[in-house]
Amino acid sequence: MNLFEHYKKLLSKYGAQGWWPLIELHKNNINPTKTGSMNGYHPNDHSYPKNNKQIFEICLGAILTQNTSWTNVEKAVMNLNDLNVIDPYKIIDESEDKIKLAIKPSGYFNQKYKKIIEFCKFFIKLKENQIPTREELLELWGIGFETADSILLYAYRIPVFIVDTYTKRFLISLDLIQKDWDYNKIQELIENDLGKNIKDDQKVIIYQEFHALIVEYNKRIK
DNA sequence: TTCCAGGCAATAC
DNA sequence: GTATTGCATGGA
Repeated sequence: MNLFEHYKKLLSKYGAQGWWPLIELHKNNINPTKTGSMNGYHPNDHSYPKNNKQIFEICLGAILTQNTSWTNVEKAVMNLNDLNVIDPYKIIDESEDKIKLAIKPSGYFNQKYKKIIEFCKFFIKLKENQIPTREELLELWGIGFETADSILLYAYRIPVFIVDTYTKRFLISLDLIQKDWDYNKIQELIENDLGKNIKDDQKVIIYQEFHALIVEYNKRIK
C-alpha cells in the first residue's frame, strides 16, 4: 500500500482535520469530536490563512507547540489574543513579563519568549507578500526542521511534508523507514512516494491533511 | 506520582 | 559526529 492509499484510509476513517486551528474560528466549534481539544479548525475549507495576521498567528502557534500538547498552546494563544498582541510589533513592544505570563501554559516559556522575539524581528523584515525560505527560517534561533516546515506548509502553503515524532512512528510501524533515518531523508521518502500519486496543485492540501491525520491517528491509538 | 505532549539548542562523550 | 540533557506546563 503506497502512502497515498494510507492517506485515503485515514481520511475516510477520521474525516478532514482542517488544520491549522485559528482564533477567529475558535467559537465555531466546527469539529467538537476531535481528540484532545478544541476548536478553530476548518475542515474542507482550504481558504486559510486569509490575511497576514492569520499567517503570523500560525507561525506563533508553530513555535509554541514545540514538544507541547495543543491544548496547552491553545491557552497561550488565547492569552496573547486577550492581550491583543497577535502582531509582531506589539509583542516586541509589550513587556517581557506580560508576554511570558501569557505563554506560560505552553511550557518552556523563557525559551519560547526568546524564540518568538527572534521570529518577530524576522517577520517584520519580510516585505509584503514575501515568503520566507526554509533556509532563512532554519537560521533563526529556536526554529528547527519541523517548526520551519510547519510554518511553510500551514502559514505559507508551500508543499513540504512535516516530519514529527508521530510521522516517524507511523512510518516505522509501516516498516518504510528505520529508527536512525534523519529528518530530511524521511521527508524525501514521503514526498517521493506521494508524488507518484498526486498532482502538484494538490500537494499543499494533502500534505496538510495527511500530517494532521497522522497526529490524530497517533492520539487515538494510545 | 509518573509520564508525555504537534522540538530545539547546548553540552557531553 | 552522535548521544544526552535542560527547558516547563497541564492533563491522563
